[in-house]
Amino acid sequence: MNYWLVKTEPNECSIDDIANATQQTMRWDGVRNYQARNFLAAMALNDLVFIYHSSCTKVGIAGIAKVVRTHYPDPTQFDPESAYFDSKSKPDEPRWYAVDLQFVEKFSRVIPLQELKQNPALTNNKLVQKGSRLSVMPFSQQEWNAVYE
DNA sequence: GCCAACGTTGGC
DNA sequence: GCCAACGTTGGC
Repeated sequence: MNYWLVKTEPNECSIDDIANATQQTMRWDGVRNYQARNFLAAMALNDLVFIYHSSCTKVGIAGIAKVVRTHYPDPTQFDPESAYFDSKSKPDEPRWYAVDLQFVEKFSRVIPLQELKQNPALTNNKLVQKGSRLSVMPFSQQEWNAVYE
């Protein structure tokens, strides 16, 4: 079992959006960064994922989802209508992946970034490091537990 | 292979 | 809206 965190802008895919989706499951697509993509590809079935809300009024971790389908080619990369279209990606050689995430839990409050920064267990985590723009990152069990408590 | 220019992310 | 930090692109 691995643990992860993914960032989302809540107006695009918030924890509530996942909870209200058909079968409470959403395709997690649009990742266009190689490091983040590689982490997506490393996700295994039933891995747990913190849902982090960014670029909004309440920045922080909002809840938990789990991986119900492991990585497959992100269809938006082939769709010229999509904002995530990538003309350099070919169907027989996709560059980008998606996973499917299913709702697990919404926290009673969003755990603010400020609070996460003050948690000594997270000092070495990419999330709290200045200038880090990584949108998919691994969490160790210790880091996960430190947040979940 | 270097690196300047550019575009994007994301907190504030 | 600002701007620092970062990743990508493309000329050379």
